[in-house]
Amino acid sequence: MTAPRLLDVAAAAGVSRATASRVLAGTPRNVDPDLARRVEEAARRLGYRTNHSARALRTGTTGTVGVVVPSLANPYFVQLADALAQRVRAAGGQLVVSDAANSTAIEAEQIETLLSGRVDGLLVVPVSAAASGAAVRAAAGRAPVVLFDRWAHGSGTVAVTLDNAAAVRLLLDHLEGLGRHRIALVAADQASSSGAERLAAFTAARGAGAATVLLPSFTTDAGRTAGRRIAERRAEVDAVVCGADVLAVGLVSTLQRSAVSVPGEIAVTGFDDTELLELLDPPITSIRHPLADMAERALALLQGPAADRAEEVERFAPQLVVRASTDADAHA
Amino acid sequence: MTAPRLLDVAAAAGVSRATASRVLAGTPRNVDPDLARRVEEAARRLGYRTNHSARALRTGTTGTVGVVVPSLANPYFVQLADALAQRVRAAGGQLVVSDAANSTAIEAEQIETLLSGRVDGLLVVPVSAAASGAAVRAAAGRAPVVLFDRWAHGSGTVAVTLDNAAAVRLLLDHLEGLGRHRIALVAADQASSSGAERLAAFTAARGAGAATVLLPSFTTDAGRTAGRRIAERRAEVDAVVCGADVLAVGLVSTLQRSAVSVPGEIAVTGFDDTELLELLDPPITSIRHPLADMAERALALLQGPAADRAEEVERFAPQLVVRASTDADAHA
DNA sequence: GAGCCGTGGGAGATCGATCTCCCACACTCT
DNA sequence: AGAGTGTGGGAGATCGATCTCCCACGGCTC
Repeated sequence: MTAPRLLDVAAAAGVSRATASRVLAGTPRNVDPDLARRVEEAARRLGYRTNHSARALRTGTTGTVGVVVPSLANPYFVQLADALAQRVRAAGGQLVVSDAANSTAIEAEQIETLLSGRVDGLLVVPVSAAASGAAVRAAAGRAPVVLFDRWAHGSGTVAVTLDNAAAVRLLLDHLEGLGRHRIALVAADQASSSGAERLAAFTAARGAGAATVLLPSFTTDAGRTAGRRIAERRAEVDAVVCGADVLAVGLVSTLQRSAVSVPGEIAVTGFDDTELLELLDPPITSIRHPLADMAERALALLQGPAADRAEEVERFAPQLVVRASTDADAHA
Repeated sequence: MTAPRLLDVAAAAGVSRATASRVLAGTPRNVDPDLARRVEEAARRLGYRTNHSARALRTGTTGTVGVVVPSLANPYFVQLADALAQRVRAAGGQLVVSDAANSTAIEAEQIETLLSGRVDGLLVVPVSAAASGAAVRAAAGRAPVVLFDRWAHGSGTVAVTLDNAAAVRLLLDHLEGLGRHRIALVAADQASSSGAERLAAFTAARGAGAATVLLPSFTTDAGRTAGRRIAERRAEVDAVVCGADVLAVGLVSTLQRSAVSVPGEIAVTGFDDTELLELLDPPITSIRHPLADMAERALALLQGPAADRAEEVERFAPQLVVRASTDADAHA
């Protein structure tokens, strides 16, 4: 009933543990093809699986990459984790996803757990630009760590992110090109670098007096709150830029409830290009992150030399996806 | 630069490895309080963390529970994973979540990976009632496995699920109590036990000739397709029961696009009580799973004797959550 | 045919923690 | 005082794999 060990396989194949290991672990050393076949055969027959702990202990490597995201309740982070999982899997590894439940305390705990020898490297989407840095810095001293999608102050490590400022400019240019000039921003989660950067870019482009609605978190509920405020000010606004898709969805549904036409009276844009956007009528214009490229780069940094991981922010170019919430003639 | 080992802590504290281990691992054996303090102190000063692989190898236990869900893109499974994570964490363990991307092949691979000594026990929400059984059975021979939310044929292990038939009856009774009698079902993913049970219960209650729309998968896109079909038949239908929230959301948004009033003309119910439901106007009536209780029971089974894990299905009572999509007077 | 070299198999050390003994010491009881 | 008992520390074995040698063997050269 106990699981078969390498020793058992070796005995069954009539070889030593060393030979069995060479065959099964794929060590780059020649083994007699006949012996190899016998080992493979024995392993299959006994249902042998390498003991992960033993291998990890001996080799000091786990073949696993971890990622800590702020919250899986936000579909954008699910999408992000998925992009990473695909790349990791393609490289023959395994991705472990941890949810920080939007709490820096839980985030620190998850980082700690993953780092006690469970992963070879760690990606972190920090909950907070200010408060996540310490835990990340501590982690980065013990294993390769790369920040993803967001950065954190004092993290001591590199971040692979979107160029949020460019994204905001893309949206504003698009809206202005459509003749919308009374643009408001619905921003959330300024504690995160992405939230803060989007707000900063908007303010930089539109002036400090520009209309903004600030919300604590990236949730659809926050989006509904924003919707009510915008509906009250409908006369002053002809477009709303939302800092996240989940906000946009809540906002649009609330606006429609208040009989505000979208995009007729107010155009709306989202951010992150999640599947949620297709849910409503009209579908919502948004910003697509080049997640595949970002994932590839982040994993390369993780495996590369530590010197490349100095604290620094790499920004990837966003892509505008136009849908009917801004341009009624746009095709889905 | 290399991580401190227990040996280093012991040396720094002037004790043997055994004593250091007793202090740090919390072995139930008395240690001189003074020595204990010195060990704690040394561990803190050196930044010592137990090497997870070494401990797992020696003790044969990892403190980790795994769960494989069909897809994190469905918010219900995120919610489910979250309920499990809370219970596991409360018990001092860690939950690892794997996404099967709705593929039985990837599901089998994820089960395999987690089981090679990475987890003490495994929960599986099987992708398919027919095709997932084999992989689960194989897994169940090697470690404690419990199915969650869905069962699978020939899995050889116990399943902790919702009483889907009771849930469908709750919905039908509710609708009929409101005077709705021309009820259609939008069912998806009959390959899963939950999809199949919901369809079967509906057919049992309403007769084989009852109106049904069958869809391949639990997605909002499928919900939109269903919406178009229902809109065409609007004259024959005054209520629609959806087999999942994601379907209901897509359906309602499509119906509204076709100027069908909800619930005026057609009442709609969802299934799973996810946050999505609050997104639309009207919010959607749904079925709430007792996830906390189910999680507790599943984890107890995982830790309990293997004998309790004979192939069998345990069903938990659903709860009806009435919202405005069926009863316009209902409060949110 | 003796020495060399290349090839491939095996014995034993090793990774870092925990567990199983055994032993020293102090204390109690007769 | 000597034996018995209990407490707590330490040396060494152990978990299961991989890695580092070393060695045997066969073929080759001169």
